[in-house]
Amino acid sequence: MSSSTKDRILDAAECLFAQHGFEGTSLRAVTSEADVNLASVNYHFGNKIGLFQAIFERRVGHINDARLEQLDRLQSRGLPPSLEELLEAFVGPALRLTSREGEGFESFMRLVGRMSTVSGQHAEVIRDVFRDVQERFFPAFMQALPHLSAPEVFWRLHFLIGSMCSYLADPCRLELISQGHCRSDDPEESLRQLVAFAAGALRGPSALPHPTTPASKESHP
Amino acid sequence: MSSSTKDRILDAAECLFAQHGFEGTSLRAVTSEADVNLASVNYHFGNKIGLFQAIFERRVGHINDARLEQLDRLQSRGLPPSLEELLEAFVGPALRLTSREGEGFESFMRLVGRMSTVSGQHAEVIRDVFRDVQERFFPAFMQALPHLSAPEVFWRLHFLIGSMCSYLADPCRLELISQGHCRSDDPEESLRQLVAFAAGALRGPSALPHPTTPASKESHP
DNA sequence: CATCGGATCAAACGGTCGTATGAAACGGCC
DNA sequence: GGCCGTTTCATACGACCGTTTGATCCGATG
Repeated sequence: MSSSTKDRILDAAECLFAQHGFEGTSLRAVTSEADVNLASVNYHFGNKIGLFQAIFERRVGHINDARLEQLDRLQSRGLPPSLEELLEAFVGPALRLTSREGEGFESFMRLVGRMSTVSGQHAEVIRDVFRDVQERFFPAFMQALPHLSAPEVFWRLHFLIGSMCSYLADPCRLELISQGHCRSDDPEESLRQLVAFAAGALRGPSALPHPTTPASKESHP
Repeated sequence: MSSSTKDRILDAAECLFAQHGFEGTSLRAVTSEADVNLASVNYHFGNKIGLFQAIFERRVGHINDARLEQLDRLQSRGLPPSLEELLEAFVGPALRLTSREGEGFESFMRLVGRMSTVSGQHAEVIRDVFRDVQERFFPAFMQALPHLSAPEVFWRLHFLIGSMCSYLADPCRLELISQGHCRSDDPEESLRQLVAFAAGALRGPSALPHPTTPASKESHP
């Protein structure tokens, strides 16, 4: 047997969840793809959402560790990290592990991207799992972007995560809509494009020169 | 009767699809919410995916018309439109109609954002529906960004759409992760932040000085 | 060998799903 | 009133859903 039942279920499930979504994937499809008995899912993971959670627990450590390790390395030097270095540490592992760890990780990242737009309990699972990364990176970005206020940094990081997740959700879509102008099979090229995009986005001037009273005007012109 | 059966189904469906996704929403939930008979869906829309398509056909005309009309106005002047003007015309209607046309449109935009990360036939429905807008805006962006190659403009517009859709999918998430630092109830503020983000992102320097050949074949300083 | 606990199995449970059907209600028109 | 096309209705169909059950396998332990 090449791998354990548990792992085969996880592999099949993360692939199918990424393709068809959580509700769009039946446990029968998972166990059939994994070539295990239907009841194994409930035996090993309790229920369907337990399986969903286990998928994240298996993968998310690697990517978060890689991010934080890279951030540690940057911060252990004397001078504060540059914006590009921070971006590399934040989005690099997400894009690179995709190709280094085999197609399993690719499916997982597609799943992350896909689940980034849902709400409800699935969204909470994901938010919880990335919370500590966010809390470590946010102050670092704040320091690297002294021209932006805290809310503005939040806004832009939020948009940045949206860009990244949209790309992760389906890297091939760019090839489609660009009618072949863009290739998406090279993670280094993707990373370069995303970092360039994000660096410009974060470095751009503040949207409000003087963020005074938020509710100043009530008039309708 | 306040509105037709057809419209009541569409209203309920776009709200529920936005909340729970396509597979996560049953036709029984839709017809129950709309207070109509279950069989009405199949009578008026053929089947479930026909209903999905009808949701888009009802709304997407408004937003695309608003975008193209704004683009026409910009292009009918003598000088070519600025980057900020283009961005306003592209993302403005998507964000603004949300609040002007009532909560129906807000649900619809959430649905668009949510569906932006799926693949399969639903994705095709959405791509088809936004294709002409893309084909009108892309050359305009190309002209406004002479420092970028065509593939790079594709990359960045793709990332930009990801940012926008991520925001549309759940405007409240930003409030959550920023722990109240950011408000998401003012579409004008959101638009300002998104345009500032996107303008910086698109104006940023090219990622590759010579992006024509992907491999290291041809070096040309 | 016997035993025992974890792992796997086929089979079934009660529900819910999307869809189909045929009858009833409705409204304009002769 | 009588007719007819459109819309609404209650109901049913077969399929599939997530979950549970109890029997069976199997390797480690004594």
